[in-house]
Amino acid sequence: MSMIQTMDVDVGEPLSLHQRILSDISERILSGAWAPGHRIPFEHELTAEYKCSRMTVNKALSQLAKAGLIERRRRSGSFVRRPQSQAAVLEIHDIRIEVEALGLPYHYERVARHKRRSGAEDRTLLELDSNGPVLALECRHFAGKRPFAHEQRLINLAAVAEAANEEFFAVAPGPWLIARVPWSAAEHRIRAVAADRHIAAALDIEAGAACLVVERRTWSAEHPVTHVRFTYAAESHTLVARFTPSQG
Amino acid sequence: MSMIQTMDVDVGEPLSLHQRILSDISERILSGAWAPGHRIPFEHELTAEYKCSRMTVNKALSQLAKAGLIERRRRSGSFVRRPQSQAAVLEIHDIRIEVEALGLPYHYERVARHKRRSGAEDRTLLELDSNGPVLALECRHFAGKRPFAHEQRLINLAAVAEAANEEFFAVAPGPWLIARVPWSAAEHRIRAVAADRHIAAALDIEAGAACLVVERRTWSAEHPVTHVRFTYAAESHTLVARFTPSQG
DNA sequence: GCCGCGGTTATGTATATACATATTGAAACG
DNA sequence: CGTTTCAATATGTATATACATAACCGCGGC
Repeated sequence: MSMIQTMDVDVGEPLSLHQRILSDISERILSGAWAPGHRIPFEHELTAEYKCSRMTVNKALSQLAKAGLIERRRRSGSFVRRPQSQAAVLEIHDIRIEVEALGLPYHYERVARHKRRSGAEDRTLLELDSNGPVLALECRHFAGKRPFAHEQRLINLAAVAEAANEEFFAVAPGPWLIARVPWSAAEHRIRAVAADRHIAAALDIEAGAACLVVERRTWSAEHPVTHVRFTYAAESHTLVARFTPSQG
Repeated sequence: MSMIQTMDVDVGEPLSLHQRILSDISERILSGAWAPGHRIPFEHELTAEYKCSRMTVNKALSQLAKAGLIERRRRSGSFVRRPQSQAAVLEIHDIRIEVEALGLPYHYERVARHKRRSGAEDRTLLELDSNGPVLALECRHFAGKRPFAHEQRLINLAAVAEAANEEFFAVAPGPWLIARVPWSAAEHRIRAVAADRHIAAALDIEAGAACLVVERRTWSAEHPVTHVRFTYAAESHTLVARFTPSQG
């Protein structure tokens, strides 16, 4: 089929006009040429500069505003905002995908499963206020033959009754839940810990070795759904987060 | 003239039409009513449903596409995307602010400062290709009397020449850079490590103890600016990230 | 001087229209 | 039968226009 690839000399992609306006302006802001507080040209001035309609300029400026680079004030104009708090997009993938991205065969193992009324600790982790039933799961995720991650999970059966009938032998609770429960909010906590004996055995490492712990609490429509704690051996995992101030 | 206002009783905020379309659709996607792969109505169908122009529908759908909820294909229509990798907004504050948020007095100490031509390791860390000059810094951040974080930093002097004249006795390199260099991209790596002797001494912990390492690389307009590695004792720090799916 | 009123201004939203572009499916052709 | 061509279709981008809305400004009346 078509070997007709862009063999043209022109390397830059053909940006649409509003994209060009947008990137022109964001460049000037990010380079510092237009400092925070600076009033950027009015729409009608940009209209003249780029010889285009106001709608086109407006599209670009609206996107800059949504991205947080500028602030728009009626009657006054648009102004460069001061740099907002640093934030990064932290990507947390499904473990299977992480493992497979490493080129290793993925394998999942359910270690334990208990259904019980929630105790004090469960209620703290899930932020429950009643002692409703929960499902406690312990699993291991393997990369090749080595344990890659240890998973301790609580599922709020009041929110996901269906889970009570699932053994989780074949399917890991993460993908199972994602497929069933639309989540609306999540909270992550990331820290380093020394492996206790239980974790050390599960991950086949020395007790006291450094581990990365990622805890996630998930809500769906105000109801706590699940709390999960993943523990990774120090060598096996690095979280990567990238951030570029959005260009719209 | 026209006092003809909608003097309706309705208390809810007056959403603009394209916002209403957008939130209607994203609600159906997030609730699971429209599963991944589902084809959402064509623009002309929504035009009929909402009795508005195609531009208005287009605005809503474009934003949904940019937010990653749907994928648009010419001639085929728009489709619900399968939930992309979970992403969370990871807040990474200035260490002074972190410490002060704990109610502890903050104190900063510069341990070492070396100006040198970049070696192989420096070039790897900064992603430099020439052996230009760099400034290597080592610092400690205290919460009260205890070391809170250890900082190892490289600054690319080709990008920030001004840094060569700064001793960093009084001001930490982080705030100093933020005040001067507009950064345009950053990359974070988060992992757990066992403290080596050097780190153990700096943080006043046992060698081999678990530590959380946050490394950040920063670019400004394509130029590498700095690489920094923060090391926290396991007990002293937890990163927290929250996520709520955006409604556009 | 102070207050209110209306006019001016810049942005916010929406419309109808036009043409470009990618993609698909079917017709035409060798 | 396979390949090429073409038209239909949905989205992508841009325009000119219109009116709404918020904020500011100055003018005039008290």
